[in-house]
Parts: sequence; C-alpha cells; structure tokens
Amino acid sequence: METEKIPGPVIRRLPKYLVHVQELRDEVVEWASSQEIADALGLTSSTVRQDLSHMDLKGISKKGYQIIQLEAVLRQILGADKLHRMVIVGAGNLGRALAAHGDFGRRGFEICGLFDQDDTLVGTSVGSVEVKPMSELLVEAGRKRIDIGVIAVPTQAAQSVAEQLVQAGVPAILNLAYKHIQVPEGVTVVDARLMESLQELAYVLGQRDRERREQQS
Amino acid sequence: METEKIPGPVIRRLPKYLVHVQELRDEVVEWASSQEIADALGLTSSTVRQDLSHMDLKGISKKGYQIIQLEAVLRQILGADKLHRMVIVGAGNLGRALAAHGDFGRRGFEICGLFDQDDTLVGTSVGSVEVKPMSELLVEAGRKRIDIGVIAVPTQAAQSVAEQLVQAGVPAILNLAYKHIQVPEGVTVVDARLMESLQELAYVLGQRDRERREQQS
DNA sequence: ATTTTAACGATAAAAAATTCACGTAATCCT
DNA sequence: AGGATTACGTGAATTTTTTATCGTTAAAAT
Repeated sequence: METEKIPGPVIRRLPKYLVHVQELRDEVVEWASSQEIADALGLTSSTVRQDLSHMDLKGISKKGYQIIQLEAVLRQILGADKLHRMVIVGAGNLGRALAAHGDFGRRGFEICGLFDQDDTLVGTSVGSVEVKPMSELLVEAGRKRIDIGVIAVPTQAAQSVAEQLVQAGVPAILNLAYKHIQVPEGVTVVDARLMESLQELAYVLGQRDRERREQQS
Repeated sequence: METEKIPGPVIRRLPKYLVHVQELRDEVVEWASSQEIADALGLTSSTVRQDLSHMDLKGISKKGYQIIQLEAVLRQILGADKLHRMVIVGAGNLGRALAAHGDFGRRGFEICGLFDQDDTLVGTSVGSVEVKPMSELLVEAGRKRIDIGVIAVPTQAAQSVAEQLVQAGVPAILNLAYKHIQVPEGVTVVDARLMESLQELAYVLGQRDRERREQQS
C-alpha cells in the first residue's frame, strides 16, 4: 500500500477547496472544472489540477471534477468524517470564545476540556464545558485520549502549557499564543498566527506608504 | 531611494524573530547569533541570515546580531511603532473575544469599532467598545480612516462584510471566517485560518494512523 | 458516426525558497 | 601583537513549489 506524503502547501490549500466545494454542493452544482475552482480561490487551474492529482479521484474532460466525489475525497483526507477530541488550555477571552464557538463542534472537533490556572475561573462554565484547574489536565487528557490541544494562554505561559500537553500524550497542538513553541519530535504544532497576521498586514500597509512617498519624490 | 520588496515567507517569519528577540532583551541578552535564533525558532542559521539580510542592520563575527538593534529594525519593518486603527465586524464569541483581548491594543492595534447585524447585540459593550449596527460601518470606518478590518462573522456573511469594508475604504483585512474572500486589487487579505489549522492537524493525525497501520501489515 | 471542443493528466519549464559553502572580518586568547 | 576561531554576508547549488504546455480522452454537436 502506498501512503504518498502530500506536500505542506497542498495540504494547506485543501481546506479551501473543501469549503468551496461544499458551497457548490449547496447550490446543487454537479461538476466543477479546475479553472472554476481556481478562479474562486485565487489560484491557477494548473495548481488545482496538480493538487488534486495527489488524491484518489479522476476528473473527466469537458466536465471537470464531480462535486460529490471531490467533497468525499477531501473530507476523507482532512479527516472531516472522524471525530477529534480537543482540549483548550486557557479560559481567557480567546479560550472561552473558542469553547463556545459552535463551528468547531459542527466540523468534528469536540471540546472535551477547558483548563485554566486561575482559580477564580475554575468552576465557571462555557456552554456545557466546565473550566477545570491545570492540575487535572494530565489525568483528564490522558484518560480521554485527546487528539488536539489548543494553547490559548498568554505568551509567557505558552511553552509550559505545551510541555504539559506533551506529557499528557497529546500528539497535536494548535498554538494561539504569540510565541514559537518547542516540542519533541513526533508532536505536531500549528501556529494560529493571529498577532502575526495583523503584523503582516501592518507591514503591507507600511510598505504601501513607503511606495507612495517614493513616487512623490 | 530603494524600497526593496521582501518576499512573503520572510515577512511571515519576522514576527517570530521579533517575539524571540524581545524575550532575549527581557533576559538582558545583548547579542544573538543566527544559529541561536535558528535553534529557538526551528529554522536553519542560513535562513536566518538570509532573512535578516533584507533588513537594515549588520551582524558582526564572533557575536552575531545586537539584540537592541535587531528589535528596533524588526519593529520598524513590522510597523510596531505605529498605531493601527482596526474595526471588528461580528460581535459573536470570536469578535467579542478579540475586542476584549488586551494584547492587540498593547501591540499597537487599536480597536476603533465593533459592528454586528444582530439588533440584540447592538448597544451592548465589550470593555470600552460599544457594538454598533452594520449600517454605521460605512460612515464610521470612512470617518476614522481605519487601517484594518477584521471579519469575525459566520461563513455565509463573510463575503458581504468584506465588500462593505472595501467600500468603506479599508485597505487591509484579517479574515477569521472559514471561507476565501474575494477583494479588488489593492486590498490585502490575510486569512487567520483557525479551522484550516485544525484540519491540517487532523490530516497529520490521520496520516500517522495510516502509517502505523501500514507498518503492521 | 464523425467532427469539434473542452478539460484533464502528465511532463517539462520556470520561479521561488531554502540550504550549502566559503572568503572575509571581527573578536578572543595567549 | 599575532594567531586562532567564530560567525557573518554572499553567491552558488539544491530543493521545492508553481506555472505552462501539450497529447489524450470524453462529451457535445452536427
């Protein structure tokens, strides 16, 4: 059996395909060409075909790709049919917002725990999830076979939380903190990059200013 | 005057450098080599040197880069010394959490407005920011010269909100919605990719399962 | 049934990003 | 002061990613 490894940039585009394809399905569209998909997502048709070639499906001439099939394959690859158990560490604004955010549950990411160091938060609830003290993270997470840990604590605490998650056997981490997290091999971290994205925009804005000023001189 | 354009991947690493450098400064470290920085951020020293070569500073042998100077240059490039005016559209869990999140303010991103379509939310406040109706977005944003608009609404509303932001003259958008946004040339969009990041992790988890199963057979 | 056409799949080319490798310069040490 | 060493800066090589091209195939049209 071949388990071809799909390159990172491709994987990161797959969710985009999935949303778009689901939209098309809602509109009862049956087929879509690489060109149509490319236009909708700001890519080239070549990239789309290349990306989809990693997956187990075949487009046909004159029609393109079958929406139903494409959705199925994308869902399969992205594990959208499986349930993923998730804990959130940090019950501040961001952590609570994520816990309350229905979209995750709807997409197969079940929130199994919400932890915080702050005793005044412990015991309060967000929806049906109760905030528990950090001391219980290890046991709880270990017992429930958690797939994904979300770090939603301030910068200074992020590394320590990461280590606790690792110790609890959590194999994948979504890091919302504005900090690079060190983890041992075998653990995957993806950064949410909220602040970073804003700073990227700030750079672009500054760049534009500079260019304008340059033209005037 | 030369306004060299820094490639995207580099820009997206700069915030990482900045956080790390600020940490070092807090620890009263004076110098850091490309190797040290690389190790801390999971890069190669070569990449670090290459990246920093785009900027207006010089490292010296045997010591590396001067922390103070490096921080200054990074802050300058990332516009961290400027104040950026920001509006948030969508006062649901995520929108409110962002509005309440102190970090943004502290990093120079001032929240100048919070808008929502839902009349039951209008008039409520998050910290010192009051939720206003969508109808006021155009006037408010236009009047206050907003730099960045944040889209924190459900998928279906995202494109429409983007268009309203564009119409209000907002030149940069941070998109938290799980959807690709179409904007005219000259407007910059950065996707926050929250759901996408989770799906990326889900892919990795699935991949690992597949590999394990393969080895057993 | 044959022709036309549209879109794929694959391969090749181009572009971009990352890493290597080495000459050079500045610090440190004796 | 002189030699040894370390780490930069740069240009070249490699790798990765994206884009272009083109033969082939399946549907549509005549």
